[in-house]
Amino acid sequence: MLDIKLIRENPEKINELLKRRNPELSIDEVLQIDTQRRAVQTEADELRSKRKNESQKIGELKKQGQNTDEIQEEVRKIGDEIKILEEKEAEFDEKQRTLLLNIPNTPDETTPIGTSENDNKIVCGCGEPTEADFELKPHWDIAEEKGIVDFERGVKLSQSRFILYRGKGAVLERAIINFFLDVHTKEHGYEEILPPVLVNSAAMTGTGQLPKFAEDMYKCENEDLYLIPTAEVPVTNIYQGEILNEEDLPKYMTAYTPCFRREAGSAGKDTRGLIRVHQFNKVELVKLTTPEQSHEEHLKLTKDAERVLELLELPHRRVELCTADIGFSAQKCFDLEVYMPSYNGYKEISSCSNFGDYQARRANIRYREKSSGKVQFIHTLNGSGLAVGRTLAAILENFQQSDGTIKIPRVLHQYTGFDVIE
RNA sequence: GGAGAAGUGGCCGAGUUGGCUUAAGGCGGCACCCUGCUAAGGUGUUAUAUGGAGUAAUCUGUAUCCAGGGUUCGAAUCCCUGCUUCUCCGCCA
Repeated sequence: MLDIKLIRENPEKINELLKRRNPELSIDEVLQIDTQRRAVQTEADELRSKRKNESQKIGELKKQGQNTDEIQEEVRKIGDEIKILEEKEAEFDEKQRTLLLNIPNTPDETTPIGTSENDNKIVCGCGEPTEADFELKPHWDIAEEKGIVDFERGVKLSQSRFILYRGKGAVLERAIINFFLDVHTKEHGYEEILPPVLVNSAAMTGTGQLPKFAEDMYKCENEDLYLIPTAEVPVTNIYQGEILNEEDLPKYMTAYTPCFRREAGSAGKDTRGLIRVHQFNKVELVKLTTPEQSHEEHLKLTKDAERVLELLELPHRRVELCTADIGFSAQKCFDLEVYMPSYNGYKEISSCSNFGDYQARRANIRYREKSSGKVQFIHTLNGSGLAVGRTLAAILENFQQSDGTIKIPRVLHQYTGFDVIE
C-alpha cells in the first residue's frame, strides 16, 4: 500500500512512477476521495469534541441536582449528526483503503523502464548452456522413463498439473529441499521457519495477494483460510502488527513449504513436466530490514539464491526485470533463470524482490529507530532459494549422460545417498 | 466438540454501583543530577493512529482499554456477536 501522505504531497511524482508500470495507472481518484474524507473527519471531530464537553457538563449539573432534560435533548441531536457523519467517514475510509490496496507499488528509480518482458535486462550469466553430442531429452521424458515421476497417476489423484514423485524422484526432491535449507541456514545465516500452509485473509492482504489476486489462490470452503502460493506470505506476516527493535534488524528467515497456485490464465503454457504445476515445493528466503539496509540486502539475498545454483553447477543467469514485468508489490526485482535444454533457453527458477515499505504498510510491520525513538515501517524482501521442482527438472536435463543415465550433482550426494539415476 | 474463567499501555497490574481515567501503581526503557569508580539513590520522561494551524520548533482536535455492533446526553465500565488465551472434560497424530 502506498503512503497516502506521500501521494498527497507528491502526486505528480507518484503518478509518473506508476505510469512506468502501466500508463493506465493513476492516483487521481484516491486523491479525490482523500480530500473528501478529511473534510468529513474534521467536521465529525469538531462535533465529537462538542459532545464530549457538553456531556461532561450534564454530569456536573446532575451532581448539583439540576434538571438536564433540555441540554440532554440538544446533545442527543449532536449525537444524531455525528452518527450520520461517522457513516460517511467509514464509507470514505473503506473506499480509500480499497483503492489503495489495488494500486501496485511504485517501481524503484533504478528499475529499468519497459513495456514488456522483452525489456528485461540480462545482468550476468554463469556457466555455458549445456550441449551434448547426443540428443538431450526433455525432463518429462526422462522422469517418465526412469519412473521417478508418475504424471498420469498424479492427475488421477487430483487433476492435471498435479505431480506424483516416486522412488529416487521423491528422494531427490527431498534431498534438494534439505540442501537448500542447509546452505541458507548454515552458510548464509537464515533462521529456518516451518510455517502453516493455510493462512487467513489478513495475511494474504499483508503481502499483496488479496484483494486483487483472489482467483489465483485455493480457498477453503466456509473458512477464512487460503492455501499459500508461497512461503513469503506466512513468513513475511510473522510480525504483522508488531513494532520491532532496530537492533533486531535485519532479520533473515528461510522456509520450505509446498506452494499452491491455481494458475488461472496460464492454460496451454508449460503444459508438460514439472515447470508449471498447481502444487510445488519451494524454499523461500525472506528478509526484514530497515529502509537504509534494503537495497544492499536485496543484492545479498539474490546472491544467496545464486549461490545454490553455482553449487549445483547449473548454467544460469540473472535478469533485472523492467517496470512492466515486476510483481504487483515489488519496486525492484531480479529473476534467476536456469538453462533448460528442452526450452532451448532459460527458465525462471527464482524471483528476488525488494518491496520497500509497501508490504510493511499493508501488514503494519514497523520498527523503533534506536537513535530517535521514532516508529517507522520496515522494508521487506524475498526471493526463491529456490523452486525445488524446477531445480529437479533442470538437474534431469542438464546432467543427462550419453548412456542415458542421470548424474547427481556432487553437493547432493550426501543428501540422496546415490550419485546416479539409471 | 462441551463446560467455566479471562482479554487494559513494552511488560506486570488497578479500575467493572457508567461522567473528574489515555487510563493509578510497579517493572523495564530513555535523559539529567548526585556520591572518586561500581552498586545504590534523586528528578523528569516514556503509546499509536489520524485531522487542523504554522516555513519550522511547536500548538491543538479526534480515535483507540481484543474486534465489531448496540444501549445512553455520556461506555474500559452495561448488553449482543465474533476472535483469542487459560482450566476441566471429550476426541485425536
